[in-house]
Amino acid sequence: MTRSDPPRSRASAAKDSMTVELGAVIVAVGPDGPRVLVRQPDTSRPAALPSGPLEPHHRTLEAGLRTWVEEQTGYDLGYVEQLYSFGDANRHASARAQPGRILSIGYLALVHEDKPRRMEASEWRSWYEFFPWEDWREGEPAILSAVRDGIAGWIAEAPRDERKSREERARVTFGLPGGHWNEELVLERYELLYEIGLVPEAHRDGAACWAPREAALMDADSLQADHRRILATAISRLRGKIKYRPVVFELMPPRFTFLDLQRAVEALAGVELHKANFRRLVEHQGLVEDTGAKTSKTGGRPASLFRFRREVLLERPASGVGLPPVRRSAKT
Amino acid sequence: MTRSDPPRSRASAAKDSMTVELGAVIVAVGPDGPRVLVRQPDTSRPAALPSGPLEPHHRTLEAGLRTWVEEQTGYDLGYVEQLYSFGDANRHASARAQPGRILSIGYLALVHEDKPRRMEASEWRSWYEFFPWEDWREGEPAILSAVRDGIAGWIAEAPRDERKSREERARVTFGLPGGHWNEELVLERYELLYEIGLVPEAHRDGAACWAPREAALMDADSLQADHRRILATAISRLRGKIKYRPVVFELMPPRFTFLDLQRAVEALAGVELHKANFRRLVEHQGLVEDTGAKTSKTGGRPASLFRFRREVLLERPASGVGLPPVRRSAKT
DNA sequence: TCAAAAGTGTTATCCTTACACCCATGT
DNA sequence: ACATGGGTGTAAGGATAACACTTTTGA
Repeated sequence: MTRSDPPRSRASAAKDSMTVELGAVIVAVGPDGPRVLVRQPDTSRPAALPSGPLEPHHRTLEAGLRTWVEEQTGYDLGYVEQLYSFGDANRHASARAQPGRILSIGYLALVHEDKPRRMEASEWRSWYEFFPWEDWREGEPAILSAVRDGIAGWIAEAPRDERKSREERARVTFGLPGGHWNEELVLERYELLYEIGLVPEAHRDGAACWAPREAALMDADSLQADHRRILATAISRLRGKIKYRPVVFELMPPRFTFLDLQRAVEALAGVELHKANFRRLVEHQGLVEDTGAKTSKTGGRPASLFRFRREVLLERPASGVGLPPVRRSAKT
Repeated sequence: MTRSDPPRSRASAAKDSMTVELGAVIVAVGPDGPRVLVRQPDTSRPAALPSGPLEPHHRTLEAGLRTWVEEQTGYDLGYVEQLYSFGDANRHASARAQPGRILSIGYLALVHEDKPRRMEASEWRSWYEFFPWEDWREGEPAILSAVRDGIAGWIAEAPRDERKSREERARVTFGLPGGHWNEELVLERYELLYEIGLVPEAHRDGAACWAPREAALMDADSLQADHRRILATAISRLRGKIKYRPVVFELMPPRFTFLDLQRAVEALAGVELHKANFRRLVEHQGLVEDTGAKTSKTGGRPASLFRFRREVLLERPASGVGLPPVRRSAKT
């Protein structure tokens, strides 16, 4: 973007050094659930997402990201999508420590866990290690009672005029008390916990928190800088997107059973789904086709193996729900 | 984002100067349709979106954007949302001309057209001036036949093996020939026209185009740099979002009739809607409440004036469609 | 034979779409 | 009277959610 004004305060901006950091949330789904790739080359420091600075020779932002990921993890990424750009001057401790300004651009990448790779210092971790309250596949997660208590305290100590809005926010994000759990609100939940101070990095960053450091859930500073926030953004985006775009298939092997597919969606969404209806939903949308082959590794009756119909990526770029159209013939 | 690796090629990145440009697509809806605010302080150059560089004293990216917009247009923005970060090294002519690298971050802002403002060098323009093929409110837009011809030529001259995929792409984006018009694909359509060379800025940027410069639709280089692409991104996002979040109301006056609301949605989506069903859809979702007042300025029977129920912003942060859940009681 | 998973049928309910119609006002 | 827009009724068709049931394998 180029301004057309006479330059005014541009000089000060140019002098200030600026680094753009490209970071990737690389997601795969294994038999045990959703996994993210994190790096910890130096065990004295918390783990981090694969990332590196944008350099002059990178033709595009995405190309720069792919280069860093290739170098650090050996992955040649397939599906990649930009998530968000974060640039608050004081958003976390390590950003403040650096001279100049750091802008970070987060990306979401979907891969098959089993592709060839070079993984020095990298490992797959369940994303629910970082967000244990997000996994409702086996009912309400255990940690939620602690979360609930923390939030209840925050509400109880609210000044009179803020009480209602705090209650409302808790009800919407965490479905408390009479609300419904909305699995897409991962980021909103994280941000609430951060603000209250129930998450250790809020204290590390020196944010003004209601809760004391000791009240924070989970022991360690699990991810560097604002990487947990970026991960939350990625999960929110992915949970939203699986509902209207066939992105799950980027995470599936070439052939899979219906239950494999269902388990993958459940892993991402963090909720259990109704088997028969899930099957019909997918069938009905024409997303898969039968390969004819069967597998009997499932423990019960052998299951048909399906493959993704790549054509639908062209057929239905967005299913589009919502507005009642008035169909009119073209005016010619 | 901070890398935990030993610094390797970081030095080269730090030395290179980097500018972050913040740009805003400011949208309003007037009686005649959707409008964007553009600036043209220097009439010898094409118009541009309000924008300016990120400066050290800007605490957050959004704060920087608000400051620039306030200064350039007098608007104190309400609803603001980050769209996308663009950083291709060679994406447009003016970026290549500058020393160092320019990264631009686009934002979408929704305002009421009638708010107090200071508009030197700024003016409201219908966004369909920049995308005339996107307005289907009165049936198929006239310019589409020219677009169709251009695309047909591009398909006809395709090498054998690329023919099918070009046809498919035209069918999906422009609904040709047996396809359906999907109003959300504004960006995809713009990118196709850019690649083919049917849009003048493709030639200005020196992109490798199929079509000769003379074949480009629309005479002028209507917006600076990649601002037309950013505008396309904004329209796509907004057209998608009105379907699942109550964002239209950011564009409405405090009180409005149902037809006002319908006209606003139609203006954004670029299609006509079914009156009775639109009404019931909105009513049923509890988005509005009757103020009791009526207006007889409508030409026919007086219409009730409604107001947006601000509460729903809390009640339904996302309506959530798609996955068949299995409802289970908490395991306690 | 039984557990485990695959896969089908059926129904009540709700939402979407389309069409038809009446109502209240200004000219 | 009639044009213009406001507003309601209703019925067909489709999608959703819930429940029950049959089928096919391995142990």
